Amino acid sequence: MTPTFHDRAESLVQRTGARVTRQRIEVLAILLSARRALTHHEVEDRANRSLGIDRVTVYRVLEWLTAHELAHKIAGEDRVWRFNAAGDEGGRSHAHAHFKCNDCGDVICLDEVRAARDIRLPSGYRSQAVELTVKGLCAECVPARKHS
Amino acid sequence: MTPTFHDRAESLVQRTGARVTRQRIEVLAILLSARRALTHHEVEDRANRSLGIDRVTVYRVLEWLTAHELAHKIAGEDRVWRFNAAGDEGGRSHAHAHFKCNDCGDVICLDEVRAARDIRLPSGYRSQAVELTVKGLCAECVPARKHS
DNA sequence: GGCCTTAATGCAACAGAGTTGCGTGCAAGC
DNA sequence: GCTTGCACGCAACTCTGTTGCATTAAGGCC
Ligand SMILES: [Mn+2]
Ligand SMILES: [Mn+2]
Ligand SMILES: [Zn+2]
Ligand SMILES: [Zn+2]
Repeated sequence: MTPTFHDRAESLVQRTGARVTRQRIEVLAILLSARRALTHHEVEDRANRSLGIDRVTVYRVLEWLTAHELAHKIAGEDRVWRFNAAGDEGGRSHAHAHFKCNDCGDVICLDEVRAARDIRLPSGYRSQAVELTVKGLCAECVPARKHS
Repeated sequence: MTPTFHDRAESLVQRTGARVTRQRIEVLAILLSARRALTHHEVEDRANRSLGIDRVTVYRVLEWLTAHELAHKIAGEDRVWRFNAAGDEGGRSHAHAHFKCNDCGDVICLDEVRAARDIRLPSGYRSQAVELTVKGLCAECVPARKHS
């Protein structure tokens, strides 16, 4: 939400060649400023409170950002999409792994971890992408062990 | 749905020590007879049409089967759970990978494929499970290439 | 077999995430 | 500035799954 994120967002939206709207800039800035993947609800909270952006618009903008590879979305077990601004990898396919905390639900990208691509499939099957998700406890949710 | 599946289902339910109900047997038999993971809707269709089992009961039975490790469930991108009878691996943790067809949505277990467990996480993070999903096209959905 | 206890079922109402339809507004091209 | 059509806002909707509660039936006991 600092000017920096807003400016980066604006230039990224401009680069697509499509319409540069306040809503697209703002939602992308929110994603850029987050260090973890945000649910629609979290984005809406911030976008609606500060700028009155409608929840349906948030859904549509998130989808638009994903389609234009300015963001990517992650399916969770809680049946909620989480969105992350695309990293500096630019538009390249979303090939990295993810971590999801079993306690607080936070999701982060493990940008350096890639899934093996050479997986044996039944005959006739064709692989297009491999998704790897590590589940566990994030640093905040790991119980303290200092005095145990 | 053949007697064999029904009988196997009945003995598996009995083995848990909990109540052996028609609904539990029938739903498990349906899962056992399927070669791919079934959505709640698919199970309900078969269970409701043939035996009039209520949809809420189907939800509860599927959850119960999962809790007792007679089935396991897979989260999909379409916000729909898919259920599979647990393989002969018995109650052992659901450690294998899955394949999901991007075209028809079918999900199958890749029983022999396991995800690497030694993944580097940010400091303080703890891993509890690793999920691996291959996406692509199943044999039925791969476009025919014979005459190309 | 019949009785009792309690877990499981059936039904209706509810909840949350996401979608659709349509009238209005505003970005961008001229 | 004026026009055009994409995007927005709002309301109504769909779909998957959940909860509350009265009723049924599994299984232990005699
Ligand atoms: Mn990611
Ligand atoms: Mn499986
Ligand atoms: Zn956490
Ligand atoms: Zn397929």
